[in-house]
Amino acid sequence: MRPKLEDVAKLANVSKTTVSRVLNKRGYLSQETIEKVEAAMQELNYQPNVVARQLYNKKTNLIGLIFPTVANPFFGELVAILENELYQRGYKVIIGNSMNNRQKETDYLNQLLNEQVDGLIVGAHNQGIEEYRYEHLPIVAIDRVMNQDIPIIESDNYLGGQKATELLIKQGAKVILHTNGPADLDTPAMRRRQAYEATMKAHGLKPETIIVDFNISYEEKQTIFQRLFEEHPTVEAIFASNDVDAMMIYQIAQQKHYRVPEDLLIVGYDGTTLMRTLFPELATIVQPIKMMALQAIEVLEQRLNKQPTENEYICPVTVHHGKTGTKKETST
Amino acid sequence: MRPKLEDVAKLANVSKTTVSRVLNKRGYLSQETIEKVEAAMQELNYQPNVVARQLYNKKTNLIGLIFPTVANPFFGELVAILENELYQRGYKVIIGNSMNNRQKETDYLNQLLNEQVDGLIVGAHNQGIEEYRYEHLPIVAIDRVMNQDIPIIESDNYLGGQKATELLIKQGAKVILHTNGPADLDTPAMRRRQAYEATMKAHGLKPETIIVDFNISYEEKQTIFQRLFEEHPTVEAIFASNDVDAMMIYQIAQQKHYRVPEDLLIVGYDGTTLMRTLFPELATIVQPIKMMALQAIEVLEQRLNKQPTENEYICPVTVHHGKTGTKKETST
DNA sequence: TTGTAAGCGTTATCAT
DNA sequence: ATGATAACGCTTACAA
Repeated sequence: MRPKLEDVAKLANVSKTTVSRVLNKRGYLSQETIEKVEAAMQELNYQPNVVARQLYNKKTNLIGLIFPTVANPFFGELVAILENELYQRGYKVIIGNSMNNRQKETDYLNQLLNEQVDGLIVGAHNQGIEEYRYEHLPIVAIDRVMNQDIPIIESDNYLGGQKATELLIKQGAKVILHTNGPADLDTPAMRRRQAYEATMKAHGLKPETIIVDFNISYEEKQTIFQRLFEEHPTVEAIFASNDVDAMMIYQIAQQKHYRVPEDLLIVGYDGTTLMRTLFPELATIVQPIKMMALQAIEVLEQRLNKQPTENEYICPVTVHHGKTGTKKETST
Repeated sequence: MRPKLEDVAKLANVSKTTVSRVLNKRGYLSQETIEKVEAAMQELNYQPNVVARQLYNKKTNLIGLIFPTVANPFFGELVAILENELYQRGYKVIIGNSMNNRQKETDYLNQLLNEQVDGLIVGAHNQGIEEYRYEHLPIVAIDRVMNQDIPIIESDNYLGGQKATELLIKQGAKVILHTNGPADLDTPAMRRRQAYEATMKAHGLKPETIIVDFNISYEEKQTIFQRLFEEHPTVEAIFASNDVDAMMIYQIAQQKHYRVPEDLLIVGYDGTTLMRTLFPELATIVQPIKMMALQAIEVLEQRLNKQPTENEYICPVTVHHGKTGTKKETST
């Protein structure tokens, strides 16, 4: 059995209160008592029980992170930064990979809010879960609309979509496709699509968005992208809604003997450190992941302290130029 | 304020015990009481407090996962699978990205074991932390030696290293370099190096291992790989200890106008789904991530149930052939 | 079938 | 400077 406060108290011949005081360095204590108690703790190898503290304090120092899956580089990097920064602020994190499973997301939301975590950072792609009343709870969303009361952190998706599209148009492409998730999802990522379509129209071009569900396997995605080329033999450029899709398209294009960038231009979205390191040739729109993580934490702490917050925080995107997005030495 | 059991009890005109029984569907209850209590719960929107239950039950249904960083695709995929499988078994996970920080790893180990988690799956790269006595605790290690008492799950690192090296030798390469972590780390991954060196010697070739610390930034790694080419101008092939390094080497080789595979062969290690999807050309040794995850969970559950376990579980590796590792149509 | 009371391991209030 | 006691919210003997 693990020793408890009482065991230490007995061994040191003092009360539980005194041991607790030594443990938390609170109140008046004689040097003698401190040493006596510390010796007893040493001897028993005493470690305080975290759960008991959580119950009394009504605070767990745990933050829940709910995202589609850390197997995706964007969420992997985001979660890694969140964990790191939260750790420095005294929090540990519970993660839930909600992907493909709305029931799982709902379960996480409910479970974790039963005093199991102090707050929640949510970025899952599933549909709104408005049947629950999360008003004034310490939740922030990343790239995800939950409900009116929950602040949302996002990159400048509209500008990003516009920049990507303009980049391709400037290279002289006319038949430019875009991949994105189902339109009924009310995610900020949908603004990339809106920007793409608006920008195309502004240049007298016909937008065409290919729907790719987030929650399908790589194999199914491959099938969709194969078909994309078959159904659009005249395609000259593709703006993919994320870098993984962009790279998959790139691979398939090569199998089909398209030359990139001569025959086909590709621009992605996300610009994780990993992708820019592994494949710097991929032109992409870079989301400022660290800034978004820090912003999310800052806003979450405001909510935890019951301070007012904005509804929306938009972080700037940048363009990573790579040869998949540039035909010649065109300037931007 | 959140309602508690007592509030429900009062509203329903029963005792706390009865409410608890309804909640947990235990003991004898009249249908009438059940309905009365459930109505009261509904009305108050009652949700049981998880922490209070944890304290009483001395069980948190939480498993700690300590790995270098989920930003790395291998650990990202591993953690994603672990989380998913553990969730199905009724557990949630606390993750700690220990990378670069031994103090942080120690802190996680201590904190989490104070009844905060029921068990731990550890795969961090830091040095042994043997000053702690973790005997018979519900911990399992993945690809990591902790101490004699802790079971370890790993892929067949020796065979993997051997296969990678033989593959390169078969292609006719003589000057074959290997990258790996510092040798003083007692990780199973070091067996890849041992296999590489033994295989080289068995073929009368001179092994040369380049040390790359796990915990450095991509920029620093790039510098090391740049220097690798400068110091070994006659290099014909490289066996990198992971796919990210392999891809970085590939990029640098291209900048330096090596042709891959004609001038330079590259074989990596890990073979995550992500890398095989994004860059199928990369030859690599595939670790069976899912099998390792399932094995780790199975062994952890044995420890949780105080059943005996083996000390070591070795999972088979496979070769992913890609054009970075094959000069012509040589068979393997 | 239901209720009373003790206990899970801490912390804090209020005495002394 | 230290101790007795209640409280955090739940579960379970044991009683009734």
